[in-house]
Amino acid sequence: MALRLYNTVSKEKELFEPVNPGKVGIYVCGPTVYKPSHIGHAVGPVIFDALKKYLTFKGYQVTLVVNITDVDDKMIIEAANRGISVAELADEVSASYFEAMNLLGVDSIDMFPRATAHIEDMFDLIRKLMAKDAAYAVDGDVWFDVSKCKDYGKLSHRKTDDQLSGTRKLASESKRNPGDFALWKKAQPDEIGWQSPWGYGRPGWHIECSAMSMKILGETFDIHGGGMDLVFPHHENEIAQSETATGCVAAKYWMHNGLTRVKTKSASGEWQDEKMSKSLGNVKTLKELFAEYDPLLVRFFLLSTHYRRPIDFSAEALDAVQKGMMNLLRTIERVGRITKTDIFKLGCDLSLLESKAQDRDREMVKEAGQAQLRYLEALDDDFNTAGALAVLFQYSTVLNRYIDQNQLEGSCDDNARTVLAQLGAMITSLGRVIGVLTGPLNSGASDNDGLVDQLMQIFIELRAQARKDKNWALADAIRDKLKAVDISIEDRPEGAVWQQKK
RNA sequence: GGCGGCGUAGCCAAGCGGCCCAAGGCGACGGUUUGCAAAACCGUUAUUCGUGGGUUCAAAUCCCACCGCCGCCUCCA
Repeated sequence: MALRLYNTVSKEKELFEPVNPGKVGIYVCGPTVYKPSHIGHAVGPVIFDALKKYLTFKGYQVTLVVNITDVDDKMIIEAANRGISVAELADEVSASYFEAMNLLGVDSIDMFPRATAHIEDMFDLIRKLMAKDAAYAVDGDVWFDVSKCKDYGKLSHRKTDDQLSGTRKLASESKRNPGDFALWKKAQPDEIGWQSPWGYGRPGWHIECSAMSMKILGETFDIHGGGMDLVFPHHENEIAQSETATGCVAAKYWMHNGLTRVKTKSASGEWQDEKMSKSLGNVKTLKELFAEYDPLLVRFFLLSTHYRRPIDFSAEALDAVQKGMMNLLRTIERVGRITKTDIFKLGCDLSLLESKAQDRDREMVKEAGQAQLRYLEALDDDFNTAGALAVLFQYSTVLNRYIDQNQLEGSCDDNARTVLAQLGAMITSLGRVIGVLTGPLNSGASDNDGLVDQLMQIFIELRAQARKDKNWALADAIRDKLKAVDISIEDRPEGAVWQQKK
């Protein structure tokens, strides 16, 4: 099976072949840490974390790097507004970013390099460009000369002429070409900055990514990712800098994820979230979102749409996906209950399954094999996680039917139990490939002292007694009243189970 | 103005030349099950893919036009 990925440069799905056999380097543009992370910041990390997990599953040794921009104009303004230093602001915001990533199950990022820790590397890169006359200093600023990059525009597919006509600003006096961009920007002595060969200042936005990706992953690495909004100018400029300096292709595959549609930029430059405010109240930061929806559900939600498509966050969509995901988890838990096994931790071994299968299991085992095949095929096709998850839903239905038809709920012998556990593990082991369905959702029983747990035990016992006495009115009243406070009770063969809606 | 993306059932969403009288999820409606529910299972829910043309033996998938959303055009993932 061969993975094909859509490359923004060629606008086609290309066969994935790493630069170095067996190894993959991925660089993704991370956040500027000036304000709490919003939903959009979750998309890239979740997708590329899932992609790394998939590539790892396929046997590659993957290095995933996500940069942190910790110095730029917005940071300076925000820090000044709050009366703290830029570094303090960066520490604070990045800490909450890391926490959010963790909750989202994004645990495979190997490095979060910070721009301010790589100033020297940027100097080196700028020097290289200057030596090739592709960079020039004017009065403390250093510019990149886009005319020195012959295929400038190959990523965004813009022609230089287009940019000229689109450039509103008059060609700056100090620039050679209107399209030239800053590698180094002069700063005032009282502003944050570094002493450079060209004077006191701070780096331009694009240079950090070129310098860090090159330093960490090499002059040519495999995948460069980021949001579609970064295609131009950021990634185009990154290519110009890196490739002009090294003469090598910077990244073999450029992958861009779709943007979330919850935020819009108003004329005054402020972030607004029209759709969000309409549907989800005023949720906008990840922290606020997580208060309403389990982060692992958000992860599932993000992966239930193809990564190149824009995603609309809405309560309706999130709720629908939540129900679907709960149903899958319920199947997993059901199998776990019958087999008395933690299916979440189990891996599916098809050959073991084959060897233990009885005649009546043959068809089901075949289904499992096909599900695995179709799931992986979907992922191989430009990482179609949405298509892959659909396979899980189909398989879940087939598995439930198998359990019902063979009446495994009540009794089953050791062999049948092993087979069923393995069949169930097919769901979890496939889910694990992209870091999904890794465990039960946080049911809300997270109150620190477990008081709710204890109280619920009492309610359930009382209700069980009422039902035993056929006191349906009381039993139903307990259920209805709990429902009113968002706690639902399900009567299962082996006893009642409760769940709190988050 | 320039460049690019998108428009598939009530909602979300795969598919991107024949396997499509279009996957999957949510919802809805019947049925099995249940004390009643929930969950699970069975069945129904787009002969049609924004609109109009065209190419082709064959189009949701390619081309053109139009309509509607959206992104980028110097620092937003």
